[in-house]
Amino acid sequence: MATATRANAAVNATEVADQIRAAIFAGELVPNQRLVEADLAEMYGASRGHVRTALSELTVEGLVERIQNRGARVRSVPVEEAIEIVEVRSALEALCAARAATRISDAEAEELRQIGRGMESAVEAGDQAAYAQGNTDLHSTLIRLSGQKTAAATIDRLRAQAVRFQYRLFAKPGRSQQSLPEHLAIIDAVCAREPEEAARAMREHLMSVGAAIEESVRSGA
Amino acid sequence: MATATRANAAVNATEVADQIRAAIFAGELVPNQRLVEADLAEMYGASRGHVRTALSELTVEGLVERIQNRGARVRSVPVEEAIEIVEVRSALEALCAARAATRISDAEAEELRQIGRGMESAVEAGDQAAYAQGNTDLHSTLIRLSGQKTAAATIDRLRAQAVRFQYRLFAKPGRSQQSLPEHLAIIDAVCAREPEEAARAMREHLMSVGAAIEESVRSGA
DNA sequence: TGTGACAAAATTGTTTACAATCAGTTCCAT
DNA sequence: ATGGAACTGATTGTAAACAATTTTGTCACA
Repeated sequence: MATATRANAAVNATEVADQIRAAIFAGELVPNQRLVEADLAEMYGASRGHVRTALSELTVEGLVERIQNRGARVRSVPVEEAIEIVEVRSALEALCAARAATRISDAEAEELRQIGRGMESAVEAGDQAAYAQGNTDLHSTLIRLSGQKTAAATIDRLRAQAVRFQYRLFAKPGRSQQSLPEHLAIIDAVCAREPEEAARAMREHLMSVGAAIEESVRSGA
Repeated sequence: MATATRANAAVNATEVADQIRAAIFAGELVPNQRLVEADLAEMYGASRGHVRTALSELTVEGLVERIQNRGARVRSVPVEEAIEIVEVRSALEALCAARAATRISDAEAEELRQIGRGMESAVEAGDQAAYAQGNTDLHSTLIRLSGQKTAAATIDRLRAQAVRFQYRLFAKPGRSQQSLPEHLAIIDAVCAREPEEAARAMREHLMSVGAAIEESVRSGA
């Protein structure tokens, strides 16, 4: 059980929201799970009022679903919506990649290439966790280098909603072999300061992610 | 003064949030204006508790800014952020235009062309309000035709944050003459079922909007 | 065994009262 | 005059009590 200790006790609504968000992100709270106010209050050491407003905020963020007099649940994002999310991320991360390509410094380019080398050796070694970490690093680094805070915030919010599907994907055999060259193409284009090509490579990569999600659902779950 | 009547009295937090959002959108509440909980409560016929949670929700949406113990204000979006917003909208509306081009029916195409004709005659007649309405119709119709609800919701949220700059733009002399051909190009591409070209035309149009905002700030305000 | 009515429990929704904090003002000592 | 300490009014933050609603459990009766 994920009981909160005194150390991470939440005193205000924002902190409660942060903790619940983190729990959903970590998979401790799963889709459709009921979120009983009294339980959350005790779990995070906050008053019920704070829990209530935290749930309101998370509802706006699209992580929680609320029904009048029937309480809150972790929202279950349907596959169709997950694919829409990837499509939107595709457009936004392509924008970020293009901007990164126009602003990147030599030192930052080296940083990117470093991540690329890490992902290559992870695939060689068959280290799935390392590859997943490299993937996260690459995307978040590009977003940071773009300097586009609005896009960054939007992507973050959408990613949080689609966590459930991220996990599934890395478990798929042969997935890293397919996506590695896509990732390297993005890195090459950004480091070569070619915004058009960087955007194209990013779009292509995320379209392949979307297709993989669609397929993994059609077959497996 | 915008005193709410019994007719539009708000009974729960969501309704209060809707009313405040509408007031910000309509310019009745301007950037940096203080939002005193007790005043809002009386104005909308709701309890202070409901106003409080409404303000929390609007803070998550980026429309309101809150400082601990100092209350809430209508958030003032700086120009740099407004330009970021246009950039993100550009990426998303380009996506929507492309999708619309792949899905549009003959009847819907005629609907689009109708909007285009309306905008042409509005420019000829020098009817600024009609042109602004046509602009809104065109963008929202394309978003609807795309069937991309996630993109639609994201664009909506961003647009609400940037209202202040929308108004300024239409007041600019000669602005409609410049943007009319851009709008018509988008319509042509979508009706011709050419997604690539539709996306390109939309990006070009919104880039010109971004440039106009930047310039209008640099010179005027 | 199943079904409906009723009662009890659990949970959410709302209001109110109170505590804490902040901005402005007065007033005193220097 | 000036700087600052203390006071005051306005406003926000918090919690607790109460009301309303839904869900669950029980029991009688067909």
